[in-house]
Amino acid sequence: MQARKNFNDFFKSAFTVDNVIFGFDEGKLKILLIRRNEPPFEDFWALPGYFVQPKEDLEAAAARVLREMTGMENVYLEQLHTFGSPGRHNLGRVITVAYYSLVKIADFRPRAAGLAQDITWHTVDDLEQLAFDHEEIVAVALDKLKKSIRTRPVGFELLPPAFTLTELQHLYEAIWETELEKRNFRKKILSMGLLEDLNRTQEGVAHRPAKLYRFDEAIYRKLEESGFNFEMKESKSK
Amino acid sequence: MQARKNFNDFFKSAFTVDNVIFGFDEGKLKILLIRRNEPPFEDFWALPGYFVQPKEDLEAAAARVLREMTGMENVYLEQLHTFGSPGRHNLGRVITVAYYSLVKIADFRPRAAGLAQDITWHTVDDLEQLAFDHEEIVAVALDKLKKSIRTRPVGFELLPPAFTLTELQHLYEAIWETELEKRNFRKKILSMGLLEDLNRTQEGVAHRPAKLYRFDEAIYRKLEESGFNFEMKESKSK
DNA sequence: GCAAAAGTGTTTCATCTACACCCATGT
DNA sequence: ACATGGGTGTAGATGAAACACTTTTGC
Repeated sequence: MQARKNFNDFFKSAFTVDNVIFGFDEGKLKILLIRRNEPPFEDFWALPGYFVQPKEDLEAAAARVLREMTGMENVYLEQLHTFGSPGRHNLGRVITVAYYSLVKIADFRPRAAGLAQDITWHTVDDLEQLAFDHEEIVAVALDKLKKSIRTRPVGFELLPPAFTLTELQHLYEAIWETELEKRNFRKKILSMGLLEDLNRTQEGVAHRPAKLYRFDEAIYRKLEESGFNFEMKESKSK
Repeated sequence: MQARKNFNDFFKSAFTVDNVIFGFDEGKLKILLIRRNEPPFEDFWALPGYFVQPKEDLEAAAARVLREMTGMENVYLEQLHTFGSPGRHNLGRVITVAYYSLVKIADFRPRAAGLAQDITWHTVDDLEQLAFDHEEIVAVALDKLKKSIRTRPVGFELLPPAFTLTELQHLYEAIWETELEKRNFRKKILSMGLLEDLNRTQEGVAHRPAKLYRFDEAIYRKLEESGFNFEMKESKSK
């Protein structure tokens, strides 16, 4: 470590938060992007984010950005990774703490934050070039999401409060980019006892209507305390 | 989002890296702490860390701190979490990016960074009060380590290049704070085919000497590419 | 020959995998 | 009546859990 410096030299950085906001719709995994209307990267799509206010907690900043962009509150939000290459921003040293969020896409009402920016959902498998290092951030978020739905019951955050087993299966298939075997998937998820049968069915579908379920978080918390581990497998072997 | 501000207002933060450096010795999991010799938290034990230099990458900063404190290079180092409560540092807004590191404790040669500070290993199960929010950081690191050794072959980073199966088992037991069944543990780990039998044995022990193994990273990488998932279980049932 | 840890096999049980047909509804 | 997805059971394979005794070395 070099000799003691004037500490003030270190107080010349800025922090931002960037959110990877996942949604699920039409059988596809999506993320919410905003089109920048100012340099740098003007007209590029980017992750919603902003500077962290001087007395603001990091997670609060992420929640604020999410609220301002989508009108949503109390949604699943978790810190992902921090990106801080010296050259990642042209205004100076800007480090971004990336968060990822899982939202029910039907609840979304865009509010483009006073800036009248485009803000729309994009399917993750055909993203164009994004601003800054946001492609890398999205890649890390996708990776984390794949692992996360395997070991924690967070997939439900992307579905409406009442969902069918097939919808849930399609969600796993979309995120893992694989196909799952219907009977085994159902047996596995039902055997955990985390889904409550709502005794209601789909309406208006041109085939046998499916039963609706909800995820019972209270049961999950209890099981978790007594050592239960949520776990889904990708299988469908080779 | 509020009206556009002078962006300069945001460039008044500093960031640091802090390292949770894990080692394993005498059957116990340890972390490396430094005793502070200046305020704030003078005389408290703290995680090794320092300000990130203006043009330095985050991971490079973490590696630098590690090298300066321990003389070690090329060791396992991974980003953990970023801590940024507004009140966590008295000099101003300081956000810390925490890393965790797994090292072979025998390689350690302390170099107290010109500051002649105490730097010693502490067993993790009886830590006194630490400086700043470092207790929280250690708790998060421990949690991550527990999960990490379950699904990735990183435990070997804490052992010498040649180790016995019993040492490996004790490592898992120390981190998970549980006991494992010897025969099942051995069958499980050997069945993965990641350990190379070195055809050497312990010397100077007052009992039957154990065989020495090494972890074969090349094989692991190959298996991983073809879809293999490392996984150890805590079991020993209830 | 005794102490101390190393090393090893089998049975039981639970879970995972693969697989094909009937059911309920809308049109 | 037909098209569409919903819904179910079983046999076989695999992996996990439980459990006790023999072996090798130093002293």
